[in-house]
Amino acid sequence: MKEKKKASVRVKSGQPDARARLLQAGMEVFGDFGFAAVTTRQIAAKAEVNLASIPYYFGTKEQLYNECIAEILSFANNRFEGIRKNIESKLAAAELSRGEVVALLEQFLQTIFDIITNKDVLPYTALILREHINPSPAYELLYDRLFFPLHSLIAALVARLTGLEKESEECILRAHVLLGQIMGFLLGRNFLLKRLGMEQGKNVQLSSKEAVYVKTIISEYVRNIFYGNGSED
Amino acid sequence: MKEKKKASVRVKSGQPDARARLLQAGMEVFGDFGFAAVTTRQIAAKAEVNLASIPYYFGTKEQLYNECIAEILSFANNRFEGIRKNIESKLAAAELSRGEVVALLEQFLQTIFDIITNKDVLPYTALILREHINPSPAYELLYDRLFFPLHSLIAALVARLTGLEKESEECILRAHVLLGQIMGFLLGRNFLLKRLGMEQGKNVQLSSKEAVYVKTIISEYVRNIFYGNGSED
DNA sequence: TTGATTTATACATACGTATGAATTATAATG
DNA sequence: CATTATAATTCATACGTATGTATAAATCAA
Repeated sequence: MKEKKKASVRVKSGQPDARARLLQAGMEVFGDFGFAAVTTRQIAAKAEVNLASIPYYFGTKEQLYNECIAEILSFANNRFEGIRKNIESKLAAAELSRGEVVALLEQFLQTIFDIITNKDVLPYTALILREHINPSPAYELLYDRLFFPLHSLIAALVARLTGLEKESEECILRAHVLLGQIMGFLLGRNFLLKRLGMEQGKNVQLSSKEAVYVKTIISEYVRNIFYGNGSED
Repeated sequence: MKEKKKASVRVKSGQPDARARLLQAGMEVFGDFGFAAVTTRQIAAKAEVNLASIPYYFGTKEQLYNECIAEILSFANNRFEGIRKNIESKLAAAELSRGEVVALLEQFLQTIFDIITNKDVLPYTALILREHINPSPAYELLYDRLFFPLHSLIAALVARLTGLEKESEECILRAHVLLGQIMGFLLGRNFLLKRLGMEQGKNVQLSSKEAVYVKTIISEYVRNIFYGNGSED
């Protein structure tokens, strides 16, 4: 009856299947308008599936939302996995010079910048921004599996550079200020496009020239902050 | 008939009048849940006025929303007016040392931090964050009268410190990175409270000890970025 | 032919807004 | 100061539409 089964490896010819289409459409419109503002009919129309496919595959609108969050988590973890493991392993292996740790921090922040400003992650980031302002029950998951791990890895780098305890208040706050330098490009995306006189919209992103600017600026700032502006690495 | 008149200086005894109550309630729930997610019945209930007072005083839900934005702009401009005029006048008067400009920048960022992290501006900031993610027609107003003036004042200070053209791309991006250090405390408010093990909620804000930490960190970072960490002002 | 999926349609509820009567406050009059 | 007239505000209720979800028939693939 109501119970949706996962189907016996049935692959729709040509088009992605209804379930995946609903997930994709859901992420985009939930990000654009927020959970409550989105109607099930709107999602179904965007996914080009019948309205009843939502109860069929997901049960309720809320369960569809939760699946969207799970999808985002999986996507984000794929993107961040490489850099995170790289930094964690280097931190675990002893004996890094101050300059090496600073370089790791630079590299991490630059990578985060690249990931979050890529235009194909826009539907995901909008949802994530919304969860920050107005957390749903799914927020816990995002916190545990995405926000906390990234934030605490920055804190670990800051701890190495300052001698602070990794989970101390001051270390967390210092990490937060650093991460803010990047997150301003997530939250302030529309603003910045307007400020730079660029067309706004979902298929726009900073040009590669500007992206290089920003990453250079961030590296410079990080080096000055932790290394003194008298020395280059 | 439908035309609402502003009433001849009629003051309701005790309670603020219905119009002001609706504005206040509207700002809070629009901030909490977003325009579309909020129902007129919810606003009326929170304001403790009759549902029909919304069409009576504002016409439509959207016009009520626009008035809320106008209220926020007025509030924000009051709060920022002092520091902005102060900095503008000092910049206009010639001959500032590098240290003096850095000090102005520190002071400005610290003041913005104080304003946006004060818990009594929470209903306003939530709405502002939403407008960044999902701009309404009212966004133009916010941009022109609030976001742009603040951003461009930071850019002006950066221009003084770097020799860059005030409205050059690089100067704007440098200003944006600096402002991001602060905006992370707006967007990341819930996250940070959780990260620090604090109770989350609307009546919570960073303790004054933590606020002092952050402002110290920001000043230190700004000095290092622009001044070299070998010198104190 | 069997089970999975898609479809059209239906349902109860909640929405934004409208309406006109009831109530209150202000101003005018005696 | 009391009384009335008038405008401003509040109220309960109603209307058409849109919502999330349910249902059962129709269609499709194995």
